[in-house]
Amino acid sequence: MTPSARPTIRDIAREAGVSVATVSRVTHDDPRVVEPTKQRVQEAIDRLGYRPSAIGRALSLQRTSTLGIVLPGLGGPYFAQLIEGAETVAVERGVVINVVGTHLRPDAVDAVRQLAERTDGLIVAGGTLPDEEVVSLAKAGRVILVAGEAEGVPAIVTDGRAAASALTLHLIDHHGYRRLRFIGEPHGSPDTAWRYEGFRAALAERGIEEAGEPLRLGLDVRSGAVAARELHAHGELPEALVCANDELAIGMLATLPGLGYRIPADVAVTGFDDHALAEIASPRLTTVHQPIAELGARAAAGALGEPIDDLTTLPTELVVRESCGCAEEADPPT
Amino acid sequence: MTPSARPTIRDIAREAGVSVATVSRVTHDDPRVVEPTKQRVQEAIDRLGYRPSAIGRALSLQRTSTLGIVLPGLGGPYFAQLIEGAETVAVERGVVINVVGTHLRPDAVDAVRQLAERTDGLIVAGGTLPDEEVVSLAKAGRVILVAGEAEGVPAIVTDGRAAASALTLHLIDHHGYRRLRFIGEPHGSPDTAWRYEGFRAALAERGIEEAGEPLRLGLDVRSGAVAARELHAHGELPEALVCANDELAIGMLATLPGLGYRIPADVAVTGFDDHALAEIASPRLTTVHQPIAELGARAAAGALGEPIDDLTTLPTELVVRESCGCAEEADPPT
DNA sequence: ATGAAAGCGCTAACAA
DNA sequence: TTGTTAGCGCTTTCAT
Repeated sequence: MTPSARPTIRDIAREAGVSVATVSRVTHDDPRVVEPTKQRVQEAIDRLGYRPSAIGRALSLQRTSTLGIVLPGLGGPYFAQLIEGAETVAVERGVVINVVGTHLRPDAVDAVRQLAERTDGLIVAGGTLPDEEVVSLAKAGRVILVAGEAEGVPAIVTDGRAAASALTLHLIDHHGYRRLRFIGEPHGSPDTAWRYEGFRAALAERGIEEAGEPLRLGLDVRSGAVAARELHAHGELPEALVCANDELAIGMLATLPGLGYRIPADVAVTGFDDHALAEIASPRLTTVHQPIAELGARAAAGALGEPIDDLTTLPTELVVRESCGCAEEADPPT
Repeated sequence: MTPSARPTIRDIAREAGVSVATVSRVTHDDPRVVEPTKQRVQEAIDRLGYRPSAIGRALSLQRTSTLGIVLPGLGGPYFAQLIEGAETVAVERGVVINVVGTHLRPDAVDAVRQLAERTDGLIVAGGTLPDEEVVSLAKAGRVILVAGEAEGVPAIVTDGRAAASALTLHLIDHHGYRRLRFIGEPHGSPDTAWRYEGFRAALAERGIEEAGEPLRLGLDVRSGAVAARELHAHGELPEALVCANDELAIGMLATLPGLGYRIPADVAVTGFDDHALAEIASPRLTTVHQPIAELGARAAAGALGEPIDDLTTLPTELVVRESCGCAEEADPPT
């Protein structure tokens, strides 16, 4: 950002007839500067439009007051919430946040390395980088893994496995479904993998077989729509569709009715995350609530130097609404 | 990022028995370094795990290879797409992107100033910062305004006014609606303001009055749900609801049916942006398609130094689907 | 082909 | 209270 040759601290010093140290002190409200001098310097600053270079400062201080966040992409409310959570603690500490999305960058690793150079700490979402890269990053600086795991890197997660299992058990035990299928790509991210594991564990516990392979798709609404069409094209639907996240489920909710299926009468659908739409979709979506902002906040604190356990697990909550087949509740208050 | 004392260029020089200049050359593949030397240096680099400091480099080079993007928040697909667009051109040029959201930062202006210090250029979304701040930022560096306007700052926009007007005219002329109401806060962002203007202009052109004040709400799905309830609580609905964006419209689509209204039979609903859900919602949403990624790409190019006009206007396209009352089309191919 | 040294903008220890 | 100065890590002439 240097088009119109920005004044440096030396320009101000000269202009105000003081030393650079004094200018530096003024920009930091150092009380040792006497009022008249301060005034003079401030005027010079205003006159020349001086603003200290963050880079010069960072180099000298050996810290940047910046927190980096590495996400797969910026789409989706999950990550927006994560960032919000991180932001609350960043603001408290006068730290700014820099986000990079890796999904559409062929040079993701490079981009992240660059980011790491310019930040005091890094939050890395699971599944965005190769494990060894995360480890190597962690070796060189403070990094916290969110919804992921890597050797020796402090991580903060929710127990998606347990949550998915509880959800699936609800479907089996409460509703009596026997034919259930998972929607999502287990290899896509650790989060999804855990959810799939929980799903399978629940089936195994009840001695039930999966009604088909997981439908390996993305995690967005459109993929949900695609999945619905695919299911429809291949004939009979299972009794319950356990989606890896809410967006997938919402895509189904939006598509299945048009294909002639009633939800949950013909097929139950569940999500994961408790998206803002989950509550107002129709039918209202049964899902798992996660403290995503809290995840972000804790990760930020850790990345900024607060002591943190090797593994922090935050609680989730099963949110039973209508799409699983549970009775419709009273309308929410207006 | 400096916990485990990172090696500097000097450490490598010493280790390899060469000068720092040579190390610098090696890290840049300078062909002047003879192979054996190069080898020796590379080994030292690998052995010590050296990686050049981006900050040191930035200070020396007076550029950061970083592009900053200032958005209200990271929520919503609109901004995700904008970033994607910018990312494509950033990747081409070996530039990394840093995003900051201003909405939940009380210290937004500071955060952005900080960001500006560390970037070679800035993309600022309209409505994120006070005009005078944008102008002052632009004075000190390259900034491109997206979906906004400010004195002397190159901007890139779509003609939301014209698009909203065309959309409204479709509602009036094609469907014969006379009672139309705008949903959204015109003062929230320039974009919304332009859309509202277009809406009013269309009504004025046909000599029709607004069926009530704009419903001043946010731009998210939840606000759409709230708006629906509010409308319902206050009695009769207008014939058509023109929403400031798709998310608002989707919130209505998800809520109105539960309140007993059929769309579009009882009330037509339109959106803006052509969200991924617009096409799969039911009924499918009539909206305005915008080249958002293109907006981002152009802005990035401009912010990175490519010559750009003072005002670039990108075309929009009216996408007529079902929610306005137009006949249902054939099902899209599976 | 390689090295010495100045300098990028700032901070902070030390002097005065 | 203010100034001098030595870095922070890197790049880049200019010598050699």
